[in-house]
Amino acid sequence: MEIASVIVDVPTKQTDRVFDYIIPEQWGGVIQPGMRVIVPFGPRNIQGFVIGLKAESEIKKLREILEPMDLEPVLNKELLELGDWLTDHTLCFKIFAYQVMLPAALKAKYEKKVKLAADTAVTELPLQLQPFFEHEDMLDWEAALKNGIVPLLQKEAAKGQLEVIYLVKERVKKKQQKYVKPSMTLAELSKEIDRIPANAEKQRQILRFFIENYHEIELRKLVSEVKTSTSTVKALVEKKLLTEFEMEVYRNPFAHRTFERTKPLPLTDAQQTAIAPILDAIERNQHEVFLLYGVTGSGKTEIYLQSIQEVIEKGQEAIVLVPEISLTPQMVNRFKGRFGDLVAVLHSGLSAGEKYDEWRKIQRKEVKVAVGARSAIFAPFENIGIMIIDEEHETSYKQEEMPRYHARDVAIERALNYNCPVVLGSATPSLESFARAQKKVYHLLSLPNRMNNQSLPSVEIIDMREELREGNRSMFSRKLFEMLKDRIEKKQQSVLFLNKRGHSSFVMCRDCGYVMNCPNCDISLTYHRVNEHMKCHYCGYESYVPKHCPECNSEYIRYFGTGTQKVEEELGKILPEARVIRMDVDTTGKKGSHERLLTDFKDGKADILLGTQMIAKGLDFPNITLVGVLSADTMLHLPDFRASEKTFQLLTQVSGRAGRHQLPGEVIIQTYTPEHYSVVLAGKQDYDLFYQQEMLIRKTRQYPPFYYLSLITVSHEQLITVVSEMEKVVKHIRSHVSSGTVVLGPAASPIPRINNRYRYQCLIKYKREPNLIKILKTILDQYQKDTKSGLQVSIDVNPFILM
DNA sequence: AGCACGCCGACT
DNA sequence: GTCGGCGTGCTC
Repeated sequence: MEIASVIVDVPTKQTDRVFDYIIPEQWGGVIQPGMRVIVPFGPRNIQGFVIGLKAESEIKKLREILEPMDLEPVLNKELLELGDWLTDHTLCFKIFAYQVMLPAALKAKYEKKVKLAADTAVTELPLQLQPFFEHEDMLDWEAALKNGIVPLLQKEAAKGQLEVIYLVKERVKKKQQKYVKPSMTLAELSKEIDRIPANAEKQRQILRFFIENYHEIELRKLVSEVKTSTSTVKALVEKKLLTEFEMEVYRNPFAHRTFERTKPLPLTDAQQTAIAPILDAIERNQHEVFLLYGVTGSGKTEIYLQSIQEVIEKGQEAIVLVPEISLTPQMVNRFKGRFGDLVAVLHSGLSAGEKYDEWRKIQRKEVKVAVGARSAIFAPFENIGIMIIDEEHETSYKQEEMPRYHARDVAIERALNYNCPVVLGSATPSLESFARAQKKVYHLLSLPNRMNNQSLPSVEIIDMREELREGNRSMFSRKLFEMLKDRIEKKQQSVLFLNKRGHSSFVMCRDCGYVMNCPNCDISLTYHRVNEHMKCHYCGYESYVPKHCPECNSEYIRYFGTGTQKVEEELGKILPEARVIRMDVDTTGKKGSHERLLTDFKDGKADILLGTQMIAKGLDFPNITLVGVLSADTMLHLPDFRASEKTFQLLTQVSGRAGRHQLPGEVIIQTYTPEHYSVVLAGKQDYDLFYQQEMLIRKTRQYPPFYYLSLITVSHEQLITVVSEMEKVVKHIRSHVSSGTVVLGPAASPIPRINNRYRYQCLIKYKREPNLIKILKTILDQYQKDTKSGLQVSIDVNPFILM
């Protein structure tokens, strides 16, 4: 008897283990590890992953697998093992580890229905129920709830007239398209054409078409080509002259675009030096992590492209990760342009179906290169030759939900398996990576100069306090205003960057300073202009903007925070002749609008591009000669030990947008803290000095890269319970870790309450703590097992956000 | 997560 | 005496 070990799709501690099922005779030899199956679980049917096969089980009363959901495994052996690794290292449920590796379309959808029993007629049911089963023998549970007939249904179910069934469905179907082909040889077809009645001219035309083009064709195409209708084609199908059939086709998100093919560019001496060790590692199948540290515009992408070229020529595959926000058409073009159809692109802009199709191309090995955001690191290749992570320092590579993995760690883990190199590229490497490069853990490759030796843009830092002192209350310094005007006259383009993170618009009373907070969470509500609403980002609470301040009844209550809209309005006032394109969540919401706005700007349809984070990256137009940062320090004061690093990185990235071609670029950075080293050094584009300064601070404050971090957060409705339980946790940890380890807490979270649950946390800083995962696991086991305490514990190993 | 089983209060 | 509240524990 064959038995399958299954991980079921129920994300709880109690079910986070293997369940054994009998493989029914009919599926013997078909069901393999890595396949999804439908299994009975208690009273319902759910999805599960087969992770292994065995001959016997200790469990007596085994049930049978109902059916496989796949014809071939969706997770190969390597990915199944990677799932174990993910579970161990991020302390997540197994089911989450497997699900994160697959496109969302493969996540099951569950439906509960009520079905008329086989031997029961509709008329046997109570009159009240009969209408619901007149046309169909199934009824959605949802519909039953809405109509309030659940008790009645249950009564009938008990009698055996009705049964409750549980369906497991795919989220997205493979896209099928209708095709037509001749069902006989060319010669036979030519004969048949004469037998077509004289009045059936269209049918004859269709046959003539097939005689000239003797091959299958998409039905829709045929109809438009011959200018006929589907019914005419149907007639021929009925006469058995043609055959209609369905074929799986891929949705092609790039169908409307052509990609200009590019050839490898000649490398500069610096690039040559940098690429040599990578090519060498590819050649020798050697696992090595490279940190490609190259200033903006130094030609990192060409190094990626030529390394991939080498990998493809070796018959291997490549994964390229790019941050979601810079996964722009420009970026995609560079890969598609070089490798054409060998590239699959996975990003959030695609529909679930499109993403699934791109994933299928990878699974079927029809492509050699996968380009995508974080989760593309799980691309199901089986012969990986290189993994590249561009903009390595980006925080979006860390997932903040379960499984809380970092794409860089996954890349390195997979690379060990394939004996292949990993390339981390950045103009402003994360301190962690640069420190590892200094310690020779990573192999450092530098590109210190821009291509063609263009000079880096000149940067000027403007002290906005000074502006205010001299009576300028606008958000534009006089210098920036002058320069914007100058660029418009010269017909050159400018980019204005607004750093909104951590500074979202909130409502405040100008008289008493009252700020609108969420009643469930200790955080201010965010103003949404679209529906004139206030919304809590954590629990979804919504409220209207009050006309009068609830505290002092003043009517001077209004929203604060400089949004892009406000900047746009102000620009309209001071520079009415300027043509402005605004890019933010509001204007880029619709599919393709992001691309359209950028094309418009590229084509010179605007003088100024105004936007948030999303314009900080990948923008590379020749006519941009001015970049203005409206307020450099908005995120400098966040309660985050990486605040300086993030500020430095952002300012450096933004500055890099100017003067990348013939025209020299200038950058204006407006700030209220011009003396802060991250602002000053970003102005000088001096990464090395910044690194040294920041490392000193990290060392004294015992933060990464000198220490590793783990964060435990406990939440409960009762404040006392959280504090006392957290104290127990802290005590437990303190007694189990080594003396060099620092355990901070219990302390209230930076957001002390979310959704009426109080949150306390404990931060563990350690250099070497081989048993920490085990210790953390016991804590999770203890708390997740008993659900009745109402305590929630979450653990983030190597957190990026300490909230 | 669902769902069933099971033990206590307010109704016919 | 029964219906139904949700506390507890199980799902191969």
